[in-house]
Amino acid sequence: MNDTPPKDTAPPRTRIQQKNRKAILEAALEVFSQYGFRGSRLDQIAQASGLSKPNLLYYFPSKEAIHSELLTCLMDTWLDPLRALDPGGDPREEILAYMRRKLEMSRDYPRESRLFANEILQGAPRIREAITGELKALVDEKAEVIRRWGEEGAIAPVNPHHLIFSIWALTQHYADFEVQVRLILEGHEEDPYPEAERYLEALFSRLLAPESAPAGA
Amino acid sequence: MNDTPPKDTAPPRTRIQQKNRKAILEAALEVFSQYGFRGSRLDQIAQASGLSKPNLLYYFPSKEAIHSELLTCLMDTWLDPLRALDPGGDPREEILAYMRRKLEMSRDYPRESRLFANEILQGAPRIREAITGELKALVDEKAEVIRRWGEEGAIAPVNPHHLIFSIWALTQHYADFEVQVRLILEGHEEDPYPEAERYLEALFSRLLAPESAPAGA
DNA sequence: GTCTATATTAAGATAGAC
DNA sequence: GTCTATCTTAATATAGAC
Repeated sequence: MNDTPPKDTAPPRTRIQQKNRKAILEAALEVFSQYGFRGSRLDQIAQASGLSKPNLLYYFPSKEAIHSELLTCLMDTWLDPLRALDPGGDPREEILAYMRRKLEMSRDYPRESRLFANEILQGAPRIREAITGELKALVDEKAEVIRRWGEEGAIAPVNPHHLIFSIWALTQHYADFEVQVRLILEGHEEDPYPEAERYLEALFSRLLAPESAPAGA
Repeated sequence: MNDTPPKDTAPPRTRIQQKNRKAILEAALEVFSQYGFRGSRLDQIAQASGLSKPNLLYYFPSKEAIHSELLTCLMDTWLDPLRALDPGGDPREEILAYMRRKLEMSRDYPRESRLFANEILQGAPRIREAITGELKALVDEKAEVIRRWGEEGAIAPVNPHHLIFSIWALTQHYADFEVQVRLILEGHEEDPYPEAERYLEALFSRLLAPESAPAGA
């Protein structure tokens, strides 16, 4: 269970400033995660935060600044689950635990996931550096660990980059496509996550089980 | 290989109308798939299509009309791969073939995938009925087929709805997060799709292999 | 710090000439 | 059918009172 919410960075001065900044960022997350940067209106954020539009711009210099504050905080938190993948731990359990942490992130912070998805869909104009820098470096590092595990026979040999992509895709899907998932599961499951966890555990357990022979091409 | 592009519906009259309507929808797909409905500007679509803004509105009554035309055509095409899943075919091969068709759709029509993703992220305001109607009915129907296959021992028993979600998530990820995938694979793979296909075949082959015991909880 | 009022620009849509 | 010019609304941002 990962209960650490995305962090605030800028240092607020007074109590009331702290409270209002938080309210704005909370409202902005709600709006930006749904409509993306260009599709979001300051009006909506103002209304959602309970503040007036000029008051928003007293706390932040611009719409862009609010968005970029959210993204910066997010990127850091977003990498934590992968950072925690321990090269010294049990290979299969480490990967499953990573998957579980990512699924918990989707369940507990679906808006953050959608904010990220929106940004990528739009071509990642504001986080390109973070992706080619921090994120790529971290992924390459952990991919090498996973590759080694496969080579040593601790897990079945799989393409480590695509393994990581598949964990992202499968877990984030429940946040990003939540509306669709819930509409389709109507009449079957109220909460998708318990079944999702069971299903994904089975999926990755079988994929990584070292005894089973590679089945694909 | 699925070479059928998303279909046009409205009946064009003259050659030039046909050509211009096509150019507009092509440009609109480019723009809407990236920025979503609210984040897209008619100006951009005009520029991308090589027509003037008023001329766009000669062919379509409004921005909304262009978008809704795209979505309507898309929804139909979108369901084809799942429709083709044959209850009478070989279970494991049918599911793998469905996954392959979806992966080809991501590769050949990534913008369509992103248009859909954008719409769902925004809460599916314009395709809610299509989801609760057509799509849900089709998914429930095919899920029942898959459930039966599991019961009969032709494949390992898995939650069929989540199996379908996982095929969507994994294949669409390569289209929706294409920017991220390519940035991260830089220095490893030029084209992600060949490796993606190998990886996903292994993943689903092992998941569905009836001999392997359920490994999860 | 917060508000009302407003400047300024941008965006969707229309009029009317050609 | 296509263009220029324009109307109208809406959105970001600012000024200045309180």
